[in-house]
Amino acid sequence: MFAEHGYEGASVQQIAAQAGVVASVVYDHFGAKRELYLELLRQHGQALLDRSVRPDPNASPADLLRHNVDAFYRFVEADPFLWRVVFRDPPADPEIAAAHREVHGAAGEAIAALIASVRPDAPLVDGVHRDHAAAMLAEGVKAVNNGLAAWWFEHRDVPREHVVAVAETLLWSGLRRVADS
Amino acid sequence: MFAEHGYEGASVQQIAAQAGVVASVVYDHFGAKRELYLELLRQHGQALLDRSVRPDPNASPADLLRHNVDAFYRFVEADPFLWRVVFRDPPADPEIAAAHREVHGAAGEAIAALIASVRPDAPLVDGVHRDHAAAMLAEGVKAVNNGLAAWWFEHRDVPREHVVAVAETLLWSGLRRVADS
DNA sequence: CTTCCGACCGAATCGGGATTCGGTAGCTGC
DNA sequence: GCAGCTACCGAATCCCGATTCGGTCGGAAG
Repeated sequence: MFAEHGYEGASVQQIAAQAGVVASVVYDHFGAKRELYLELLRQHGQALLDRSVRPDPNASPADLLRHNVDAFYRFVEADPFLWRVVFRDPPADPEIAAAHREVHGAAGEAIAALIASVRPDAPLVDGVHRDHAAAMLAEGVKAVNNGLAAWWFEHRDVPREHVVAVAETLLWSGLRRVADS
Repeated sequence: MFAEHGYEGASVQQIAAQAGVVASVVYDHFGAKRELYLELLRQHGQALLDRSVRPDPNASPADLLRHNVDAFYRFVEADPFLWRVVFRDPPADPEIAAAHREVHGAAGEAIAALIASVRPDAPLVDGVHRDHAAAMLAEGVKAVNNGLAAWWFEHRDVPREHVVAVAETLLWSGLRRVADS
């Protein structure tokens, strides 16, 4: 429900109905709608991070990317709603916004660390502060994966391998590879 | 208001207050909250598309990307809220969701056409249906730009040039360039 | 058999947000 | 000075969604 309609868009009644019970039952298990949402956000965020951002000191950068991208889309395929909850725009509620920042901050840092570890010495992007570059690249990776996952969600008939292939090509080689004859 | 708090998160009262008037005045100018939002979404979506997706038959692919990426971030810098409205997750309301799909569909197709025009003959990504590849690459470009814009929004002190540099590097050359010594 | 507990339900409360409507002040053109 | 339009306001309505509470039922434990 949250994945599909967002926090404000999903009413407690709908959520309860989906579970085959009545709204007040939700309050026998969770203090408030917010608690329920926070629980889901944290759990799913952690699961997503655990399964799709794994460092591997022995792998080449290319393999590292390949494995992590592949893992991400397997995860999305296994349960699209789970991913959607984590990547939705957060509601205005300050507490939820904070939790959202925390989850995404952790993911961003993990990815940034992975990227930065590949070249511990040289600048990542000419003229850009190293930490900023790492953070932005991580953000870009997250964004591409989220964007393609969203596209895939609307085109379920496309096999995972194709989505993974495009994600890898774009992230690893960029559009240059596409443009070159 | 919509940019900051989302459709459901921004109350008509808040919107009116921001304009220095009272809620009912909004209804003297717009039939409903939805109408106001649709107006903004369409206008801003169009403006964003017009200014940051320009084909140029004489430019090289690299220049094409550079120009369009640069234009996008200039646009975002000029008015961050405008971009945010367009890229926010749409609310549950079916009519708004449809308008949202329309705006993003048009942008996606324009970008996809730009990408596809570079190599009218060969496949874009091995083993992936051409149209799907173009659509996904376009989605990826949009996603990267949106993701970096969002990051930038939280780090206003970083100069536009740096963000543009990272966006260009990632989109054009991919992480391979970053990883290579 | 009785007690206790956990899951469930229905009705009621409560507040906030969208929307409506009748009314007012100022400016425009005559 | 007056009719008419425009932008504005305040109060009232209406509805829906979150949350509360007291009560029922079936099974587990003694």
